[in-house]
Order: sequence, then C-alpha cells, then structure tokens
Amino acid sequence: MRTADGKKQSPGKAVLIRDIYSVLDRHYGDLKWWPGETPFEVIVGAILTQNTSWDNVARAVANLKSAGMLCPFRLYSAPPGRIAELIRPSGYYNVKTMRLRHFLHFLHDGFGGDIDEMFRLDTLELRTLLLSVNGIGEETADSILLYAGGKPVFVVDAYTKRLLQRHWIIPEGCSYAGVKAIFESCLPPDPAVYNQFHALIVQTGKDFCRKKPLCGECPLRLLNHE
DNA sequence: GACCAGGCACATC
DNA sequence: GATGTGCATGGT
Repeated sequence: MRTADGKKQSPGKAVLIRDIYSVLDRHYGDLKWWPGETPFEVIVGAILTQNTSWDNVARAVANLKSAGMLCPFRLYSAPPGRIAELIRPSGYYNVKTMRLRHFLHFLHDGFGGDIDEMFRLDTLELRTLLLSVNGIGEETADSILLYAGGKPVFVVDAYTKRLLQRHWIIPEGCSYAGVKAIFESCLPPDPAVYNQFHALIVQTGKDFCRKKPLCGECPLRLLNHE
C-alpha cells in the first residue's frame, strides 16, 4: 500500500479508514452531497462556505438565485457592491465578493465562462490553476474538483483532520497534503466514494463532535484502535 | 457576551 | 517555514 507520493502506507491505517467509512455509511446512508443544482452553484457555495456555517451560505446562495445571479455571465457583469449585498449573510462579504470575481475572471479569461470547458482540463493541471486564483486554497479547489467536476479528489477540511486525530490516524499538525494522501491511498479513486466519505465526516462532526455530550453516542465509538 | 462555523491571504519574524 | 491577524454574519 502506497500513498500518492509513493511513500509506504501502513495497512492498519487503510483498514481503519475503510472501517470508518463503512460504519458511517451504514449509520447515515447516502447523504447526497453537495447541496447545489448546478456545478456553478456548487462552486459559488464552495467559495462562500469558507470558515462559515452552511446555513448562512444557503441564505446567500438563495439571494443570488432569486436575483437571477447564479449564472457565470450574470455574476461576471454584476457590480461588486450588488454581489456583496446579496452574499452578505455568508459573512466576510467584501472578501468573498473579490474571491468570486477572481474566479469569474479566471473562468471567463481561460474558458469563455464555460464550466464544462474548464473541467475538460486534466484534473491535476486544473487544480494547479485553481490554486493560482486569489481566494481559492486547497480545500476550495478540491471541493470544486470533486463536487462540481466529479473528479476523484479527496476534500480535507477541519472536520477531517479532527476526526483522524481523534482516532490516532494522524498526528496533530499534519499537513493538508498529508491527510489527503492518506485517504487517496486507502480508497479506490472513485468520486462517488470520496463525495460520500467527506459528507459523512462533516455530518459526523456536526452531530457528535461539536456537541460534546453526544460524543458517547458517536457511531465510531466502538471502532478498535491500536 | 463568548464562541464557533464545510478558509484564505498577507504581514511579520 | 511557522505563527498571528483580518475578514463578518448568524446560531447556540
């Protein structure tokens, strides 16, 4: 068993990762992520959800939708002040307005505003390009690739790191790339599995880690650790 | 009123 | 490279 960068991966970790998946998958069933009707809506959501609860993002997305702005061309030509006004409930609205505009310029300059055209690029090449857009970091880029593009790219977030630390799979301070490599080396490169796994992790984090008294009811409590 | 939420860029050391 | 800080709303 090897990681994406060729390093050896302990079989114990792979078994534990797969155990976590099957326990959570049995507990929750198909979570059908990401909430979003179109790839563009998913991308907008991925930018707006940076360090923000999904409830607030949903309000902002609903505002954009009812204003008819959930379209690459309409949003591209909208004045920044108008965008900021609509996405205000998602917080950091000035920063996020600029981040949305940076992405829109990237999309229009490189792909004529065509999302499908953008996803025709090689996945690793597109990831590198996305990371060069101001306001798109690793998690946002990977969310875009997986949830909007259906690419086999694992998304790591705060919940993922917390869960792996809690189950002694990674040390504290493990890098984004390190965590991502663990998942991608332990699982088949199947977008459906990556999609569901990340959703399961976030849901578990929301349900059992945020609320400390409920930790004892977490479906993962019975997993064996070395 | 304090703390947290599905990050990121930038400044400073 | 590691650490600190600003960005902001809405729920608990």
